[in-house]
Amino acid sequence: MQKTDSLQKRAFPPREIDATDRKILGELARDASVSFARLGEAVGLSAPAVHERVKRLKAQGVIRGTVAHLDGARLGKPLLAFVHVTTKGWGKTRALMSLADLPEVEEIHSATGDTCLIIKVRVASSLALEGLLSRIYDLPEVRATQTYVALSTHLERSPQAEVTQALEEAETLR
Amino acid sequence: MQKTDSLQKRAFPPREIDATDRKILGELARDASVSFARLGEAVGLSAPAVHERVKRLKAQGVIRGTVAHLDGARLGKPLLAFVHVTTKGWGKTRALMSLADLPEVEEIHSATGDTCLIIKVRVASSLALEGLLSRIYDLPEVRATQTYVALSTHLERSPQAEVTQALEEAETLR
DNA sequence: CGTGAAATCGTGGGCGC
DNA sequence: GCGCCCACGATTTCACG
Repeated sequence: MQKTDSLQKRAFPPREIDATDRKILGELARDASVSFARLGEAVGLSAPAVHERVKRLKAQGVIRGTVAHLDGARLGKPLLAFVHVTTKGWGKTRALMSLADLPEVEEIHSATGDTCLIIKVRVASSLALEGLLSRIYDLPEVRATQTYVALSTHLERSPQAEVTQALEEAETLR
Repeated sequence: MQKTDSLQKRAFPPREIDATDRKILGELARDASVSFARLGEAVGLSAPAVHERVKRLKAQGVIRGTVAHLDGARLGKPLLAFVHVTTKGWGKTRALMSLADLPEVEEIHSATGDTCLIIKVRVASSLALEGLLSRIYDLPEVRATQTYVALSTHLERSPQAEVTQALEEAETLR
């Protein structure tokens, strides 16, 4: 890790994400409204020091932004569903991507398996879900869809900073 | 809706979420790091006024919290997958819910369809994914799983405040 | 990375509509 | 009831050692 040359000569040096960074990220992923002072004493640093790290992590793109986590049900969208879309040919067309313009659509992933696209949607009612599905079906490249309605949500959070090391090990004895 | 009596006599009155609230929520869902002053001029209100509304929305639970949105790939977890779990009997057992302790697990939903549980996971490698699946299979109530690996993500955001009214209407002519 | 200072912001009370 | 003005305390954020 001595060679800081070559690529990645952006505004910030190619510094590694160390344990302190991960602790900071862990806190911010759960609650980004803490002050830098409190964050500092949580990780054993002064406020300006954490501030500089956070600024660097933002510039590096590790922190993509800080957002308010809203409650879909209380906003009038109590129905959460995952829609699997099977397309003709390769499904990554502009028309399908334009579904992102709808505020009901929260995620769009290209996926393996017999489905090409996985879309996470949150809507006001089963009627609204039907309306959304009809829009999807209107697209010419859509061959079929399969919808899984979430009956209850037990966990829903943003990406966590921690990694479970044990998952990478000792898979040989199954 | 004149009757403000009975239950819901919490610290905050059962005020409706009006258009201004939705504008505020829309801003905060995209970027919660704006100052109240800027938020105020975005929605045509003074800083203390927005502050009070935000306080109310938090107390009502509409704003569940403000969190940092981290980039999974840059954190060493480039592999996103959805695992559908079919269980014996009703799958909502304590053992399955304890998967929430793993930082790799981001969402757990009970779902309709031929699957009982939908789990969203983000892991470091295919080996780690295998390790996670093996943990799931170790649970006695698990009958089968089906995994969809996300090849690329085109959209991933938190619940939005806006609602598309058109989705609720005129579904009769299909 | 810590210290100190300056600018900005959050936040409660009081008034007016 | 609801929002604006004002003021104080806390926080962010900069320059320096």
